[in-house]
Amino acid sequence: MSGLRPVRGTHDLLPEGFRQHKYVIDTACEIAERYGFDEMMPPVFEFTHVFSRTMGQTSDVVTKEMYTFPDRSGEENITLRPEFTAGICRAFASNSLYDQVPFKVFACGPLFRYERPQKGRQRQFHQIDAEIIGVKGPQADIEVLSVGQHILEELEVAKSVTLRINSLGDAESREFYREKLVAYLEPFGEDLSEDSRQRLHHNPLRIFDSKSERDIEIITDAPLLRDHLNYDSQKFFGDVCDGLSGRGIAYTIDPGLVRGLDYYTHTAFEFVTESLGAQGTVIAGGRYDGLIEQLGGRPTPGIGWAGGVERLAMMVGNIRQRRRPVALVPIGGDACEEANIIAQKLRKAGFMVALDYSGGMKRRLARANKANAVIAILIGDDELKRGIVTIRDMENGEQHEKPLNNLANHLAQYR
RNA sequence: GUGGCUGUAGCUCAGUUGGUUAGAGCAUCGGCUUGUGGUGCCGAGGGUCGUGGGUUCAAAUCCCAUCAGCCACCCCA
Repeated sequence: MSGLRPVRGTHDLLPEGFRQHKYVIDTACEIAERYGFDEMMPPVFEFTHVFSRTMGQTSDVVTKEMYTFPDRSGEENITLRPEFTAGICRAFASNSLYDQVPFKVFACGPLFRYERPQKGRQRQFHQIDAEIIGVKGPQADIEVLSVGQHILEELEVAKSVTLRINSLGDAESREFYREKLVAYLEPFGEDLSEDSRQRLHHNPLRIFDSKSERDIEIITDAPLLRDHLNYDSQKFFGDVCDGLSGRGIAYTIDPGLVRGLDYYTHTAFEFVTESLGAQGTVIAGGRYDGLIEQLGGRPTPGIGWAGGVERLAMMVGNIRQRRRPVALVPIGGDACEEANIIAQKLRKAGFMVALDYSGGMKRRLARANKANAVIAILIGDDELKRGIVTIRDMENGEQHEKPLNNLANHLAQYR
């Protein structure tokens, strides 16, 4: 039984399902390219510290969701990437690309997280990803958000997606606020949920994510981060918001939006939909000005996002069938060899050709129909003798003859 | 890790208060049509009823356990 069962949380992307998947990726890549993002491909696994140092020692991803193992040397600790950002930043620093900024890249591929599967969540899943490294100012934030919005529009899902945005401020603002927040929360002591009490000291901002009713009550009156941003942080956030408005990108400021990963600063955002059940975040990201330094590189600002390909693919629905082939239908043994030669010629001339390995005429026509062929090219003894083929229109069944010689030219309209 | 729901043919599902040989649609294959598909008609193959135990004269049906899938919590794309 288990011999044929795929690993929990993995899925076979069969041709039919892969079509949507590919459509999402191709569309995203093409739009990103228009904004000057070049595609790159970081490794699927990295040394564990690349992720553990950057994402936060206490984050759920690092503490319980990573696929980590020693490699065959028995010494190095390897982790299958749970996200793109850290790996891309590592690649940036490893290759000393500091003089290549702004470094604008697009990436896509599989990610791995050990979680209980549910709708829109798998253990192997796929993301599209866009990053701008090396730009300190809010223009990068605005551009990164613009590409995201543009991709959603191009995929025709933008109308059911809303952009929520917040500022986490710079390090100074965050530290100042953190003290205020802890001071506010501490008196509640046992009233807080167990999770929240744990978070109180290592990551109090995350208490805003709590679903516990009592926590929500308590947090309602808590001091807000936005009221504690220093001038620079306020100005920065204001500039981002103005830039979005100026480009006609709708957004909602969500003071409770706190991303789960430690490396975020300033801008944090999520494109969210109601149409996918509980896992509605379709693209999310933010600014990570300290990340590259944390990795051991030179201080370099960055901002980017990742989008869930499976989630987006569910939203785009069934679309576009592949182009229609012409089908070759040999009748009788002699015609088979001839059909293969014709097929080869047509394929070299750019045609998509369907040619079965076996079966009589009836069977082959049925398969041609199933393959959604535009025409069937019938080749029997009669045709061979006369040096022609019979073209059957698969829509209306009408038939006419064409010379075998120079067939590709006669069929140009079906290419 | 926790909770809820669901496991019957390749797929989607019926299956009555436990009762003979477990059914249908779709899909597949064959025939009506030995040179003509997509619509029609006829037929065929295909099932350890998730798995293991228990109750009973008798279990797809009731009980227990277990596995898997889905959905949700947590968290995230």
